[in-house]
Amino acid sequence: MPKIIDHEKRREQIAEATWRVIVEQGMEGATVRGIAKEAGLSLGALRHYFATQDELLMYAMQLVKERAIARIAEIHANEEWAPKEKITKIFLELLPTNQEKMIEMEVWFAFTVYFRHKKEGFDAQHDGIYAGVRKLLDSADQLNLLRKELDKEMEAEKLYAVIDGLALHAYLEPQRVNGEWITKVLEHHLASLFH
Amino acid sequence: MPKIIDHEKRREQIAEATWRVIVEQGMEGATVRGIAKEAGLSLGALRHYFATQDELLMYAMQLVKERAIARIAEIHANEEWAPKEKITKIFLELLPTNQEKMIEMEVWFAFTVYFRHKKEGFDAQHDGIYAGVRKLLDSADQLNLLRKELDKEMEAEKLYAVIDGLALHAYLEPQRVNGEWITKVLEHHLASLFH
DNA sequence: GTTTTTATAATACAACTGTGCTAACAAAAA
DNA sequence: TTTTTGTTAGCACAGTTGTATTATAAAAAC
Repeated sequence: MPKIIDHEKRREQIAEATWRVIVEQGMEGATVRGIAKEAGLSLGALRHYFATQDELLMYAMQLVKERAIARIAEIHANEEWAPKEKITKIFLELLPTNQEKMIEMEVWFAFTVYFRHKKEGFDAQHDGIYAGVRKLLDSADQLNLLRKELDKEMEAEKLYAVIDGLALHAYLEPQRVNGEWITKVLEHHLASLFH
Repeated sequence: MPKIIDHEKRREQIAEATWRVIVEQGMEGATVRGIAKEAGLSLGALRHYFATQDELLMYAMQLVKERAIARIAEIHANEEWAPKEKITKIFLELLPTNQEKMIEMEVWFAFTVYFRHKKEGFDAQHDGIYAGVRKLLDSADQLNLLRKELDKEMEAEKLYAVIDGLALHAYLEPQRVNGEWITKVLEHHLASLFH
């Protein structure tokens, strides 16, 4: 064999190159040739790690999701924060408050719109986020952190909407809706739920 | 001359055919040939009304915006409603509560992601919506409809986020987040602002 | 050193893209 | 009827796409 290559690591490098192409040129630039060039590989080399373009894009999208889940799990596992603080941090993790998350969101958006008409039942990926928000709000209630008069189903939906609405606006108007501002807005909203 | 054709009307028909193609196949299906077929025209005929694909797509996107603005202006001009009622109706008009608006949102999303890396300063289109929300909230305040302790800048941003967050979730999870539900959620939120 | 196996590179090909061009067509005007 | 002109259809062309195929290089195994 030639230089032994860690296949999984190489696939992640290619996926990250795919992200960069999408951020800079959009989905139209995410051709196998464009991605290969960004990754510094030839067409044949790229094809050695991903048999088809579809497989590559699916992998690149899945990796976005895994990275985000891993970050949230890390916060969840940390025991040094008070419950209210930890819950706040998790919700804030869903907002694009830094460049890394901004890139992930941009890529996630592009993939979502792209795969919507290509894979059936693809958007089933998002049910999980609402369920997570609902669960976290429930756990906050069990810890007696929430104001009692709240309609929990309604507030879960509103909180979920505020989070993704802020994310969408950060995507559309990054100069006005920046990281500090959306942090402040979300914290203000959470303060209206806690007592 | 042959049968005189109303060019502007024909262009609108073609734009609507473009919408249908995008709803069914996404931006990847919005080729000049695909649109011509959906519109029931030949390639040459299509090219007679739009010299380039870019011109066609820009026109189709602009038409989405114009239709939405026209609907809101119509509500605004109607004098039979009380101020609070009218303001509520306008905000509700921004949500995809029926099939027509659902289609417009789907198309608007596809165009937004598509043009983002093709036209500079394109997303400047959205500054207008936030400004409108802010303005409408200010007018509500001048009519003494709002609770006094509210941080108006903050609440404008939150309301704007709730609206677009709900719209996004209706796009992603149409079965769970349907028209009736998002109407209820937005009305609940507005009730928390009014007194 | 020879063989085997893996990685990379280069080329080829069929399909599809946007757009240019030209001839035919149809109906109003002369 | 003839002319004129807006309208339409069809083909051609160059460029790009995803993917298949083949050849080459290099490290490991024997």
